[in-house]
Amino acid sequence: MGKSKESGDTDLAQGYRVEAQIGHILRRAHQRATALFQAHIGDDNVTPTQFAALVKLRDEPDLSQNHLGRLTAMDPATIQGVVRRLKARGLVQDRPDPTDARRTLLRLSVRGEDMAARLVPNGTVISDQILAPLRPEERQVLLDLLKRIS
Amino acid sequence: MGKSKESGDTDLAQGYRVEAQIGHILRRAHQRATALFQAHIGDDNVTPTQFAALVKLRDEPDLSQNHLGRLTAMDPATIQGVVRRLKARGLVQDRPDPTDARRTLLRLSVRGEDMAARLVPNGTVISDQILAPLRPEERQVLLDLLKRIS
DNA sequence: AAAATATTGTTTGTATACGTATAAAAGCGA
DNA sequence: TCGCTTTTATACGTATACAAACAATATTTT
Repeated sequence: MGKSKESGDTDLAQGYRVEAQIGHILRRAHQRATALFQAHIGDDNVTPTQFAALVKLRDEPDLSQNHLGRLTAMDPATIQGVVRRLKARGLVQDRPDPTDARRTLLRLSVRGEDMAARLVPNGTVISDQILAPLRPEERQVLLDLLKRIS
Repeated sequence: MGKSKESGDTDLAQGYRVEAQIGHILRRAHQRATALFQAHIGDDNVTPTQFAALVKLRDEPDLSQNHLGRLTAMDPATIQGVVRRLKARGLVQDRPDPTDARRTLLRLSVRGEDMAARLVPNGTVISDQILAPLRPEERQVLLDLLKRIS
């Protein structure tokens, strides 16, 4: 009986510790990833989600807003805000879809193309920095496991 | 020349694909974790960060606000909002620190203790659900790798 | 084919989290 | 005392998700 009281951490270690939960650790890893992104992307006003939208539109022009959201894992309300800010900065252009009056087709402006071309190399560096604490084999294992719980 | 155009994905596969970047995958994994949390925590008004603060205060009463933030990985501005909402709902009480007039000491109210006791079992279930796609050995590997990049 | 119903695309409102920057108050060390 | 740090609060911009609303399209029913 006295035994469980003697060893400091024992009681807590047997209970629920927030720091050991996968949700909490995912949140911290995501925090570090976004901090590295902001520090090294090379443009103070581009966020991770905005960057994802830019790169995706570079690869696939003339996506509708919701379609772009699905491809970048953002729900309609979220992608709406991201696209609105990109349009406000002149990085994205929109025009009506001639075949569906509900849709707006999006593509990069020339400025958007330039921005994407300038920032993508930094994106590669950032991914390396996020994974820097791991060995190459471990990096691949982590990516695979994360994809499976996503 | 034609060769590189024939195989569909080839050009993109050699370039920068957002979906393959660790930052983007972390964001999606975190999204799924928070969705599972919200669906199964058992109280529509408790968020992951609020839950973390509740559990930490349950284990360590009389923390200052910033100290609680450091223990739960929230910066001063973020923990301030979390604590403000928990106080507004009567889950957390505060009193001046007798030894340092800058600080406010926080602890759970009786309602907060009840809430924590009621929700913690759900937290365990949620962690299991997040990791459900993985085998037990893989879960431990993922946790270890994530901690190292956090 | 026309009418009724269901789905999809987009916008808006609400609440929360997050980080930066700023400010005020209190503590602390030189 | 002066200067630096710490604690807390506030304002701002962005991301996130849900819900509600509306328009347009698609499907089903009669």
